[in-house]
Amino acid sequence: MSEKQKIKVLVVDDEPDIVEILKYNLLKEGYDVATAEDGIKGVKIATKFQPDVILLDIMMPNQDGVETCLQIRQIPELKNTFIIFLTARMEEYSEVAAFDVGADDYITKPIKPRALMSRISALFRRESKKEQEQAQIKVKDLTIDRGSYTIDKSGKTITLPKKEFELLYFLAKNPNMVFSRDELLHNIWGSDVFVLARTVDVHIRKVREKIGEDYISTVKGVGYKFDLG
Amino acid sequence: MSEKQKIKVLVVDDEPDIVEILKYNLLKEGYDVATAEDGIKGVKIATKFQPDVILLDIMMPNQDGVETCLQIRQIPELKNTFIIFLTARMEEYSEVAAFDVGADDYITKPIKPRALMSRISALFRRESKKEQEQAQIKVKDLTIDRGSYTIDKSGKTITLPKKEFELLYFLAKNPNMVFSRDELLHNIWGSDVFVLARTVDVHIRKVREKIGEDYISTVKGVGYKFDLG
DNA sequence: CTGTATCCTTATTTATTCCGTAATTTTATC
DNA sequence: GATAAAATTACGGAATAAATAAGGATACAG
Repeated sequence: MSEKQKIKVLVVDDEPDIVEILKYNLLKEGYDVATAEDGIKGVKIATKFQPDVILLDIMMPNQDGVETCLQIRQIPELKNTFIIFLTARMEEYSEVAAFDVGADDYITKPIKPRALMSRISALFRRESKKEQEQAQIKVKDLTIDRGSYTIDKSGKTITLPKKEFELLYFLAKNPNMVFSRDELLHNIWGSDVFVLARTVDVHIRKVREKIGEDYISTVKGVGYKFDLG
Repeated sequence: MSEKQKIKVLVVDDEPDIVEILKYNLLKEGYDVATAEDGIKGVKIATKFQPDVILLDIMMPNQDGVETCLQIRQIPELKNTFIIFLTARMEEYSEVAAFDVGADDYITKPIKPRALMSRISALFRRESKKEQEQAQIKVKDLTIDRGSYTIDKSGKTITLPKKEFELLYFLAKNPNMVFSRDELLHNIWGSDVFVLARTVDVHIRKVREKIGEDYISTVKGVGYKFDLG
């Protein structure tokens, strides 16, 4: 990384050990690092430091990460700051909630320094990440609404459970593109969940059962895709 | 497709049973596997074997995993090797200490092979599909789309099974170039598959049946090619 | 906090599609 | 017309997916 202006990262976590490791690794990668031990201080420091990335623990004393994230998002100067949540697995805040309050990404503890580093650097490799947040997709005669977790099929409303909805949503978002079961698991279930690939089949089946057979097609030996045309 | 070179995994553990189980599962998943029974040998073998991943038991005679990890991290050629600790729960080394010495991940025993396999493959998973080659070839009136595994022939969509698609795709990618049956087998089926050359004929036949006779021509005594002009 | 319903995952069975081989017929070339 | 190569056809087995069932986890209501 050249002498250009360093990318600034703010770490907000109440566990000194975690902060230390992250700081060490970030410095080694050439980032400019600041730290804070709780949400309140985090907001304060963020305002001055103007970081490009904030690593934000969700569970913290005084003020948790979600609230902190909301506050940070209020600050105009930090509008383009990436916020990455650090969260213990199985924590009450769901992934959806995280994105709801304006997070750009989240990773589950235990934190793997190298994975995190590569994720951070990935943030700056691609510019347009904003395409993600599409609340409503319309394809064929379906309207898939992320807000309400429902599908409208020519006037009729269908409600899907979470996984089924996410699956349909993901496929419909990238129509005509085939995804392997592994890719689907990775994108919908998450990278740290270990589930058999066959589970996807069952969910596909349930989605088809509810919205009809004419949307998702199988590419044998490869995966599934949402059909247009 | 199956042409990629195998990912190399080194297992370092003093318990033969564990080594055996891991080796079995890793081989089944298609990895190239080496093993070592303690840290000292582990470092030695790692230097020669140049693994992409090292599974490293923490508690070992002679030299424990932490020390071994530190040594490995000194070796420049292994800078990009992933190190995963294997640790009994509640062992004295904490998760933080593990990451401190340069581990990328750790899993607690008892080891669940499936979870481990899934984690390893996650390490090498390529980032989101979108940025990959959206590979679309247009020749004559055909549009061959790798993303959806379909052929568009002047408005009409044709779906091909995997092998047939790969065959057409490969030929169309190198138009006007003649390939022998062996070359086609090697490039599409892979080098480690043992299949009669005549099989290619049958697939060619099926592709012609579906897209028409005017695309792939036979060069008698030599092979096949995709015709332009 | 407890009981209940829903959802998720896995396992098992059944069905389908695809692949590879071999046998036969046709075509190309000398 | 002889001969070698390719096209065609048919079929069994392998691989993959669909359908079904069942147990366990989770969320929710009372």
